[in-house]
Amino acid sequence: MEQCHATALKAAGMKATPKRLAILEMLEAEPGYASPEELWKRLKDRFDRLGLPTVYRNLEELSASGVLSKVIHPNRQLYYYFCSNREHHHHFVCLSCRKVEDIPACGIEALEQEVTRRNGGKVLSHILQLNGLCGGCADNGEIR
Amino acid sequence: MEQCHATALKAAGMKATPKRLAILEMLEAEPGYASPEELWKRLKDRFDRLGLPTVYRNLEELSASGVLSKVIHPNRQLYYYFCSNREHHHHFVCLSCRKVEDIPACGIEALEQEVTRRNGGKVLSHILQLNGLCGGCADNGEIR
DNA sequence: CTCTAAATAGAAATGATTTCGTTTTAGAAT
DNA sequence: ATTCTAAAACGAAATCATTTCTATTTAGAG
Ligand SMILES: [Mn+2]
Ligand SMILES: [Mn+2]
Ligand SMILES: [Zn+2]
Ligand SMILES: [Zn+2]
Repeated sequence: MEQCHATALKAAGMKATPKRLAILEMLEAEPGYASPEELWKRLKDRFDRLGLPTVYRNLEELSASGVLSKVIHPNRQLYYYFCSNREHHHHFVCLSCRKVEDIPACGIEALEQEVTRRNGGKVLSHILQLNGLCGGCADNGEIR
Repeated sequence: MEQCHATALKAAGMKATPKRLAILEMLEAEPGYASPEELWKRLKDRFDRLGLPTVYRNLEELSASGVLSKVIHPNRQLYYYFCSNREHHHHFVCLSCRKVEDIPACGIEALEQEVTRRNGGKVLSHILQLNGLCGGCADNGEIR
């Protein structure tokens, strides 16, 4: 598993530093998304020195290289999660417990073609995310 | 037209203040999305006193009540645009010239049902946005 | 016209995120 | 194993978009 992370980092052209591996490991164990500061607080114990900027920087780099994904959160702060599904897909995120669930086919390719056909131009990226309450949280009733 | 805005505000339970109307008017004339500060700089001329917090507050309130829409921008700053299409739909936004184009049917309702069927839970909202270069900008070649 | 809740001003605070100059380190090369 | 260097990390400080706060003004109902 950790070997797997080292490989993924190498494939992304990034050095496999202990801190990077720890960030990936922690986020992989996480059932949902997490903020840079939360991860930092929990990782500090495992290193005599670990700066918050380092966590920010790594999360952003890992997200840029596709190893991690970012949540679009209503509060506009940064959150990241680990998803091992390497196919193109999207997510349903629970705003209460932060669980992230895969959404299978997104059907956006057809939408892209339609937009391009009608208006011209070029679609560079798309955002598709469902926000809500997961099964467990919906049963409980309310937002955390 | 301005009467129309006053009506929309009343329908949203908001007072039709001159500044609100001016914000709506300016954003409606805008071909794309704009930032609070940009709007503020341009509106300042028309009022002897106009605070930037007022612009921020109004844009957020107008967006919350559905009169305006918000852009999810890669730089994570706030941008708003005016869209008179009152049907449920989404947008293609040009990251170069900021033009906003409607995307017709989004087909997300089916996706919501599928997610709910598989995992339970409740979808509260969804985000769907295409980012790219509009026809004009794609022809020119590059990002502004 | 009065009255009051809502809206605004404007200065100040906020705080998540980024920057920067220095120090350390991963990993390729020898 | 040792050397070397670009990449990574440190961490204090800066940034700056956004929000908060209190006093003042105003829209619009009655
Ligand atoms: Mn996934
Ligand atoms: Mn629209
Ligand atoms: Zn949940
Ligand atoms: Zn454009």
